[in-house]
Amino acid sequence: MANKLKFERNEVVRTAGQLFWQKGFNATSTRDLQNATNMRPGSIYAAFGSKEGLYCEALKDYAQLMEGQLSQAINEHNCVLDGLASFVTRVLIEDADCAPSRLCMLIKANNEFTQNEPALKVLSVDLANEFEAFLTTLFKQAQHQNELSTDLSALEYARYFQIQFTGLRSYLNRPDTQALASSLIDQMFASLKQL
Amino acid sequence: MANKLKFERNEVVRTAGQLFWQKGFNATSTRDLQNATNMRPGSIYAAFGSKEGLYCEALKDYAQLMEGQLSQAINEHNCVLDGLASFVTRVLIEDADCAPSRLCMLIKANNEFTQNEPALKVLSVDLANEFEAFLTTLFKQAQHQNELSTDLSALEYARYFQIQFTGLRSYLNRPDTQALASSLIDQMFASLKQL
DNA sequence: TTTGATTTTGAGCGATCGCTCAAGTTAAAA
DNA sequence: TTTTAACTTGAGCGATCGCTCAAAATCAAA
Repeated sequence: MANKLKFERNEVVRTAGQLFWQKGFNATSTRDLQNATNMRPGSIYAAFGSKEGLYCEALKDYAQLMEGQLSQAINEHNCVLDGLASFVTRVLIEDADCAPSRLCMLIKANNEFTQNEPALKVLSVDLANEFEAFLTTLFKQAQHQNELSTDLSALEYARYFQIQFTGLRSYLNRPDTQALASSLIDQMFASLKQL
Repeated sequence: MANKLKFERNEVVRTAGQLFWQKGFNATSTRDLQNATNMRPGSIYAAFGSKEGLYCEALKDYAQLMEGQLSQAINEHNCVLDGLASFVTRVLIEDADCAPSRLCMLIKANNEFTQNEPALKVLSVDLANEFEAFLTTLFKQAQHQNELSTDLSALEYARYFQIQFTGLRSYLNRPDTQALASSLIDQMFASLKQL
């Protein structure tokens, strides 16, 4: 009894997420989303409740995807730092051309939202903290495997990694900087190891 | 012959700039600007032409202000690196609480605008490149004074500084991170010196 | 083949957007 | 004092915003 859904929820979330990632939350209109997903407003609102609801789901999907890619990169390498470098290379070189932005969608969210959009601000902060916690476990593992000193805590390494990664992504977001990507990634890991 | 302007142009630009810096271009409405500047739409449009025109002037004002503060910090110290550290400390600690955002307004602009707003994108990129050029002259000076090695070019130092600074500002934009500012700034300059 | 719960559709709502301009106000020049 | 160019005012324009909902379409169960 009933009519079946005519769309694949995950696919819609992914498509909407690409738009949000590229243009930001405010600059993406519901008409943009309707065109990109080929859905009528009624269907979107029945499925996601609001533009904000769809955005939340897209942001969570992005965070999960990134954690998945990072996990995969770690598992494919014997040492943690190689896995991290592989992940960074994938994000900033291999997948860079088909991504909607050089910037991390989570960081873009953190930058865009203020106290005026409390729910979205809190969500983006929570997801960023969750990612930081994941990174911290990885750096703890790196220290156990003697890849890094224990002069700094794993959390301090995780903070430094995020600062470098975020700054690098912001820099590579500028026009005509792609050729610098490889050597700047090398520089990032070299400086990490000497901390 | 005529009526005099009832507002101080620089003051209006500064006030509008604070709003734009905090909320971003898209999320700042012309009504917000009217309230903040206590001007009626007609006066704003007579003076600046458009919301975009006002934003451009505010962004240029911001860039000029930052270059001025950096110049001042450099002049007040014998060595360039001390001047840079003083500037970073001012931005991220001393002036942090009264600033509209921990993020650099130029970087926020770079993050927000896409090819859909070509004029604003180009302006923000140009201003960022101008700032990079200024930093490069400073690092050249630092090398001449034997504060830094010449293994890297001055431009490479400038790039690294921007990456670190941007990443750090993004990190300190997260809630409850202010206590970390001082030691992260130290870490930033320590890693810069051993490049 | 009905029935009926579920989903899709799209016209269009009220709100807000960036912005305009005719009318009013101001003050220097005549 | 009168004139007049410059500036301010604010009602409100057309466009677009996020979103709603009655009607049509759809399909599993009866």
